[in-house]
Amino acid sequence: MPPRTTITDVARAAGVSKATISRVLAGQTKHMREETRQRVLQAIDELGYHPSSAARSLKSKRSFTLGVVGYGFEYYGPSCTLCGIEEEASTLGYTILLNLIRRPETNKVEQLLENMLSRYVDGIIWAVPEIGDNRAWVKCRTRRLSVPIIFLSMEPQTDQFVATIDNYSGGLMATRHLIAQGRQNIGLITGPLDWWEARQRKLGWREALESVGLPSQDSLISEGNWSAASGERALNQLLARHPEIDGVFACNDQMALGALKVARHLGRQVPEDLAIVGFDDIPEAAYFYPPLSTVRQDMVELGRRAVRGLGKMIEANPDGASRLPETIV
Amino acid sequence: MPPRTTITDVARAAGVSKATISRVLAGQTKHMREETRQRVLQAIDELGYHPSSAARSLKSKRSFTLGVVGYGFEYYGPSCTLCGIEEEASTLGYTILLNLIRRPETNKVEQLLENMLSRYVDGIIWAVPEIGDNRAWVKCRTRRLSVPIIFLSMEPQTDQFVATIDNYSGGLMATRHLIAQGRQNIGLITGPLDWWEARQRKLGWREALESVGLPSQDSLISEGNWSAASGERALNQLLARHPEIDGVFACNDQMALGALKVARHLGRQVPEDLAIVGFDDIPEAAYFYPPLSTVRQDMVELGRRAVRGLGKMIEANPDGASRLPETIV
DNA sequence: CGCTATAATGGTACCGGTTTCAGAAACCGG
DNA sequence: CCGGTTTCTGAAACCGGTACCATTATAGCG
Repeated sequence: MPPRTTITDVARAAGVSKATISRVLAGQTKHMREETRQRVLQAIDELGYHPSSAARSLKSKRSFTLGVVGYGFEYYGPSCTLCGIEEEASTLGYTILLNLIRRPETNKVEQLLENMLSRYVDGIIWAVPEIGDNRAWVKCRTRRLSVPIIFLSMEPQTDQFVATIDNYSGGLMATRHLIAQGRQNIGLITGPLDWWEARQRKLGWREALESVGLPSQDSLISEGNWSAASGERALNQLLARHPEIDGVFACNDQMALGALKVARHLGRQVPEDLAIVGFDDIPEAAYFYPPLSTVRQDMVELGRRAVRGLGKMIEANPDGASRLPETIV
Repeated sequence: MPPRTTITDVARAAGVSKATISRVLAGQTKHMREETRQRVLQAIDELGYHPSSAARSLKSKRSFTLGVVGYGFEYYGPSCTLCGIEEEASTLGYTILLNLIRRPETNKVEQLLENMLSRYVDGIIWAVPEIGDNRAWVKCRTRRLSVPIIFLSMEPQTDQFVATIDNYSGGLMATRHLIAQGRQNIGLITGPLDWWEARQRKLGWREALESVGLPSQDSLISEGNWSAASGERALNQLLARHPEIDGVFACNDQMALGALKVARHLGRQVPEDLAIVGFDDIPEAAYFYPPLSTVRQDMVELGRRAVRGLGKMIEANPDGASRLPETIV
């Protein structure tokens, strides 16, 4: 295994200087004879040369790498988002550096950030649900951060970029769908309420009900943890409290699936006796029994949007640290 | 935003040379006065210094980064594998560089590999299903590759490292489960047969049937594409050809879900009239109606195992390109 | 035709680490 | 008290690019 071909090898082969090679690589066509350019390109090709991005980022403080910090990627929604992120990043010429967090409440956050920064990531996508105070950490670390960072699915704040689907409207739509069917007592199976997304969907539910004068007290709400099992528990609880419930909005499709099971067991016809609406539109939803109504979420597009936003922020301030020497004495 | 703290800053602060700092960073305790070491550590801490891994990889040709090339990460199995990969990589001190392929039959493979190599990845995990001839590409590019590479879920070959779950045994188990229930006519809803994994599961199905003398001709097989919709089509087709079928092995849970729907529509009782077994054990399987029997696959552990294997290969040949100067004239 | 504006290219310092080599300091037995 | 080790530490080259500045060739123009 021969040592890497370097820019110097190419320079020698083409009979020009390193500087010229570098210019060709940078795509300069100005200030360069076309013939020279061709010669260099040919040498590059013949030698199978590919520049070392380590050397490149060392000097230029850019790596064409985006750091992604994520959570829950074994689930459908986040996975789709990741795919969207990677897709858009790839078309924009970036590669993804991935860091997964397994317990969002812990903060090995600091380490993570340092790891990404030491690798000169050009930007960071923070795709961890805002739970408890973990936002504070990032925020504080972030303030003096030299790279742009974009948060996914968090409560927007003035000085931070956030990309999110419209959970509030989603909740609104889901609930209105039930109302339109003439349901009078509509329960809510919410996600963990320390997730901002769950709180937003809940708000949508409440708003939809209040605006038409239907009941929306807290006893109509049961909190799950996104899993089918928790959806099962939640609906059991709700029906025990309010046997009159004739409609339920489950804040994701898995919990809705759990709810469907309860309905079957209790012999309630869906949707005649009890209508259930989910959220996310996982591909399996249409095959549940009975088939599930759900609110479609384009999680892939969310990922793409986040990257596009981040790309703009990066371009806006292209040269990371290199700036006028401030001549501080 | 002040420029990064560099090793030189630390050296100045601690009143020693860069070399000494580097030694402390490398964890040398020999050949170093404990007092000096402490002084350096303190300076590092006070300045909040973190070494630049770009500079590091430039010199050392290592990056503590693993390249992962993947496909289909919006689905459950691959997602879990990715989580396993990241988890183990993280405990071993590596970070993941992610590249997703959207169409496994195309080969922008070359670009991908070059991208990863130019970033000095220490190893590569190839998690793209072996479809058609795309293996040949990687193989050929890989032969003279300077970094170890491990393939996921591919047909093992003598000179290549492969990590995979035992699809054959899985297929065997699933089918035997049906046989044990006294089923006499067992169909197969297979995945795309250009996937090695699908072929293996199919082999397991056939072997199980042949070993007890049950029919296993090709007309008992219908090919899906892993989706619930395709499972639906497949079972319709099978039952049209063989109304006597009383058991079906669907090669993943989504296709099994599609099959469940068909059974319901045709009024066949599951599992009395028609038993269905899936594969993967996605978390929702237990909530399907009727609940699905399935073969559990530990995809997370698969990812972990792959990384552990890769780690060993890396350690076995720690210094990538740096070796005795061969004094070739 | 001489002189400047401009194009094309080369020389080289630098990014921030690691590592080799060599020198200084400390130690030790005779 | 001295030569020889053994420890500890520093100087400097190097990794492979980028980019500034210098230099030379070419062109334009009065």
